Amino acid sequence: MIQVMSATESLTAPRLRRVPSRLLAQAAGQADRLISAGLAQADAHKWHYAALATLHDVGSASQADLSRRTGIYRSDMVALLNELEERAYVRRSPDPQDKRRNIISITKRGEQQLSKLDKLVNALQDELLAGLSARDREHLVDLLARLVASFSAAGAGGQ
Amino acid sequence: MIQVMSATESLTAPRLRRVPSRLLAQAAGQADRLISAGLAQADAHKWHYAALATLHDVGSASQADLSRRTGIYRSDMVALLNELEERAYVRRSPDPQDKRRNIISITKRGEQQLSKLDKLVNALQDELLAGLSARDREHLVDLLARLVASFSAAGAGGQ
DNA sequence: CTAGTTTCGTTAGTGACATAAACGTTTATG
DNA sequence: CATAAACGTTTATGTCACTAACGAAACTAG
Repeated sequence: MIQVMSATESLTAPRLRRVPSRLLAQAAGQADRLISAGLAQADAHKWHYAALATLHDVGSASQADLSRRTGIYRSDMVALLNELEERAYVRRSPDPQDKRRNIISITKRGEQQLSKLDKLVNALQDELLAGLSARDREHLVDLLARLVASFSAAGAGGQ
Repeated sequence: MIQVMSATESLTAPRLRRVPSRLLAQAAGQADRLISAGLAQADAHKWHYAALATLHDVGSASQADLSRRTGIYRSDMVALLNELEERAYVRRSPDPQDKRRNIISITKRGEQQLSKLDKLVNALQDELLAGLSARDREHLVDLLARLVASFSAAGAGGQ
């Protein structure tokens, strides 16, 4: 999934043109490229944003906690937090109650960066959805949220 | 993009929960896993379906043509067609008009497999969208199609 | 006709990402 | 107290989208 090369999209076989999973893949790909490129110009990644936003909303959390909340794997969280710590956006301190845990908290600089990223991400979402009216955007978000929710509820959901 | 692990999705920071690009990534990931798993049980891949469907709709095409129409890279088309040829779903014959080209055409067996995959893919899409009403499904597809279209029209489009 | 550019099929490789495996440490649980 | 589970971490795997390069053939221009 994720294909660009879409200048020639009009040649797509009609049978494929409205397949939901295909449309989702295409849209997600475009979105990802757009957001990633935009965030790169602020020396950031989507994960940086996800982690900082989560930390802001929650206050502080262990790495495993953050992992669950953001959907970023425990294994990748290590490197991500290294980067954020390097830039002094977060602090890692050992949890006195549980010596296995690190307590991750967001710093002042991290908050600043977050509000910068917040604006940037919002602008990028606007750019992404530029072709849709405000009402349509809301509707789309709504449908997607319901799709995601219904899906994790039923089926192969996360056991 | 593409994260599972979503049993814990309810823990997601509210700020992230309705970010369009994130929802798209999640939905696309779920869709991809579902479709891939389903097609795997028929010894197939999404590309197999895309290629066969395109061939059926177009009749026959060169590899480069197929590549443009499906969005599968020229480089990857080689292996894909090897697989399809192995299973006798398609035929590769040299183009007498242009010795660089292969003319790819779908075989009887390919057509049979296609209609099998067609049913399977449709069923899988239904499963994917199980949480949405018929009207909502249509609406979602519509919005996604418009999003994809508007996006390739504007911005960093093809070339 | 010749020289340069483009297209075709093909091979090989890169980089990002999701995900698994395994490990030592520490904390719960039976 | 023994066994299981959770934590942070390192290392590895497989899948994709995507690039680079190549020889062969085909257009395009001078």
